[in-house]
Amino acid sequence: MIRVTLVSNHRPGYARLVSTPSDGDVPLRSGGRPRDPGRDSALLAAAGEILPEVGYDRLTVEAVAARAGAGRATVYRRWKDKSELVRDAIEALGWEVPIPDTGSLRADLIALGTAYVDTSSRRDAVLAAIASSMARDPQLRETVERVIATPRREAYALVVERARARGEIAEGADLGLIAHVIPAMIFHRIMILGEPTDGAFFERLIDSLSLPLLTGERSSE
Amino acid sequence: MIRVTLVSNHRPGYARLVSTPSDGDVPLRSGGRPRDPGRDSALLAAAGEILPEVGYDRLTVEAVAARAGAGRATVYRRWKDKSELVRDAIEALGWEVPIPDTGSLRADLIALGTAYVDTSSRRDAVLAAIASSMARDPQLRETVERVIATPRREAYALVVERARARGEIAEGADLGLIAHVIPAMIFHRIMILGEPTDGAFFERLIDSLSLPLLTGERSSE
Amino acid sequence: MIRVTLVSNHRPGYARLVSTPSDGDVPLRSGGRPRDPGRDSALLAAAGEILPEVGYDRLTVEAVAARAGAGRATVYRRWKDKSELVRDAIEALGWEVPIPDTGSLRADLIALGTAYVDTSSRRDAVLAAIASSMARDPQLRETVERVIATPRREAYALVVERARARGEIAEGADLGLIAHVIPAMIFHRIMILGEPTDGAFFERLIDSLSLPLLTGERSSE
Amino acid sequence: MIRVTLVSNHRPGYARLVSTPSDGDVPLRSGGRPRDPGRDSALLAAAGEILPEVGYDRLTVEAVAARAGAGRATVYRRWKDKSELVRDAIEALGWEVPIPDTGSLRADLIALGTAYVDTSSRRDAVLAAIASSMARDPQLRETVERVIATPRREAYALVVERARARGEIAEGADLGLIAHVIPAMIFHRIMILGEPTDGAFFERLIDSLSLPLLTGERSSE
DNA sequence: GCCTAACCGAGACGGTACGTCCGGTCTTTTT
DNA sequence: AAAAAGACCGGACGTACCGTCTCGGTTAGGC
Repeated sequence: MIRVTLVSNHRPGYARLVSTPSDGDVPLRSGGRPRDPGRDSALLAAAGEILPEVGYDRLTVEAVAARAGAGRATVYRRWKDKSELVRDAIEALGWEVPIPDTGSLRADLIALGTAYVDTSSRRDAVLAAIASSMARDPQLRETVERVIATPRREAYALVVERARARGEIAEGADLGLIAHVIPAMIFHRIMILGEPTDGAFFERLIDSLSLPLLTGERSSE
Repeated sequence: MIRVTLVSNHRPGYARLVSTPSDGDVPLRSGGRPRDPGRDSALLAAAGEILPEVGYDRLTVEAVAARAGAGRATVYRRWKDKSELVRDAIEALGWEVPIPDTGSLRADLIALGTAYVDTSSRRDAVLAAIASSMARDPQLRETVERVIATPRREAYALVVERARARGEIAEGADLGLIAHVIPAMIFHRIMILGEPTDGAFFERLIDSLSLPLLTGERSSE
Repeated sequence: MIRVTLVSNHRPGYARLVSTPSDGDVPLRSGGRPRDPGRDSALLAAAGEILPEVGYDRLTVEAVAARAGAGRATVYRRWKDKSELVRDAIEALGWEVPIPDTGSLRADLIALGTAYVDTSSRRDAVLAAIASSMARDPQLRETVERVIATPRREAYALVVERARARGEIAEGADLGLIAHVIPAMIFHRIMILGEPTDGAFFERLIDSLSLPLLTGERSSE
Repeated sequence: MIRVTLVSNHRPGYARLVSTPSDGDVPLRSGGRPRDPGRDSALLAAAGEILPEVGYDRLTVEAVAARAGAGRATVYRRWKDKSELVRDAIEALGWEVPIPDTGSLRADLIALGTAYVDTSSRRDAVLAAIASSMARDPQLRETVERVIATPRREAYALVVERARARGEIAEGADLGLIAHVIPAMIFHRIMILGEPTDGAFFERLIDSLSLPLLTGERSSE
């Protein structure tokens, strides 16, 4: 289980665990009514719902606050502006990757790919909604990299390393590049092709791309 | 050379060749001052400059008009709204693909990849700027598909077909899927990794991904 | 008839006749859609209605714009802020004083007093609404002085001068001070006592205060 | 010496002597920590300072509490809202009128007038700050009437009554109206003219207005 | 000498208004 | 007519204050 911590907010007073906000938020100073952690999660959940519905630019702070039953000031008390709210909302969606260990490279890769985008929770739409902001917002890119991409790459690297130990990996394979093929194909399919990322697609990715590249053999052979 | 034609505008009066707007625009009705075709190209050029600078949502119609020395009404006379303007501005950037024919699959692929994104003209930033809008705007997706993706896929298919005729392509390769690997890796590199797409990167793509998948052999072998 | 002119607005482009806004507003620069003078008067009228209804601080720019069927930006295009809008709204209410000349000092004074506050148009409530702001806002004080107080003092001075020419004024009367008695009593009655300023009140003011002070005689004698 | 008592607060628990808050406040119920009377006076003093500085609407409860070293809740525990706080703050400024008895109507009137507004303590600015609220807030008007106006009118009535006993008052003088002339002129001078109320001004009021009206004679005669 | 209830400072809470900016439309004069 | 200019309505932005509530901590009685 990977857990991520943001140490400080843009307004002083709190250390905040964003990905698991209810765990240990504590005021750094004494005095005053403590922030209601329920407001954090309600607002992040509201933003996480609205974002895939209408996209980044049509998401209004007013709408997020209203859906959470909160006032706008409660939002701006926690996040400097809309972009920061959205960053945390993405993070709060939860992108944990279960690391499979079935003893078979193919089964492990399919398990990983299936977990990559859980279409039932509109995470693909979220990704699409913020994609273009990433080019302009280094903090958003950092968030996506840290929360989404890195855990997946690490899980993938571990699965491949186990396969190598079993002798399944061909020598000379460019593992660093191959690690990007699956995410890139998924992202491309969502963003450019606009097609669904279902089980059949994952199997095709594995059998036609990953396994040939990793093992040096056609899967059909 | 591929040339694309839009037959009608949202406001009556003109047939317009969007990708080459100065060529043959003619008023469908007589009377009145004719539209200045120079305004079209100046506005599209301005939008094409501003888009990669600030991204889609911070691109304001006012700024585009100002940079073109035009009034806002001149923009709205030509395009229904901002999204339509941006669509045409992307199209007007020019995404023609020269189809190489060197006799070598590897050389052809490298030539194609190099042409994919011409970083000197910030086309990658343009792509990044509009990425998230594609999820929400089917017309934008259609434009990107038609202007950018399809020509590249067709060029790629031709190059591969020639290689097959030369006997370079392995049987059983999933050509439909492999055709997406290079664009997906480029798009992923720009959007998620935020890294430059230079010559070394293209060579690595070809040698570590495309050639092994197409020919069934490690290029280093 | 006294007419007052404001030469410039806080935003460039227009010379503006505030008290008679439809007369001669002219753009100082050419080009562009001219401001709709009907928006000026509708907004000023709306502010002039709302002000006595709810008072200065509960008057919202949104409410003024809504009653005028305008957008908030249209307000802020004309007035820097709420206080400036209210200043002009007061001015636009119209405070012209007809200068009576009946041949009788008493009749002239009663005519003047009756005109001082036209209760049917809630001008007293307007005065009350802005009273405290006058202490803090020198521009508001200047407006009230110029638009309301000065014309009345001049009318009063003329009436008294005519009476002096007829020999009705006692020597030694402190005319400069006496000129303030009626306005002061009216203002005091509105603000402190909160009682209506009706005809009987004006007659009592004239007969018990002004005439004895000016002529040196009890009116009842 | 006139002393005024408020019997109850908007929140139960205390009877409160507002004008002399430290005298005898007693909890009506038992139990719990008693309110600190020092908080009352500190808050009223803070409000009484800030009011003439910035006016009614720019006076914030936060600023009052901060200047008193208190929290906002401590304010709202005592006063229902800002208007009630300001009402009590005005009352607490102290507006007692010493009733002169010099044997001379003129000397008595001058003594009264001088006491009317003690310019050294910004009481005139306080009056100006709340003037417009009086039209909208009957309780504020009642407070001003009771705390400021009535005591002065009673003192004035007593002084005039003594003069009448000495035979100085002309028959037929409209004493009820004349009683308002001085307060009205002072209020008018502060609010409309924005000029200081100094000794010379009071003497002029007495000699040019009050004495002629009361005695039927020019003071200079 | 605790217990308890209400106080206290601090500050979060849901609202509402501010003044600014932009989108898409409309209306001028000039070309 | 199209052009540049810019006013128009609507609506979101981020800030500030209102009056309420809630926290940890304090401070009297009453038992």
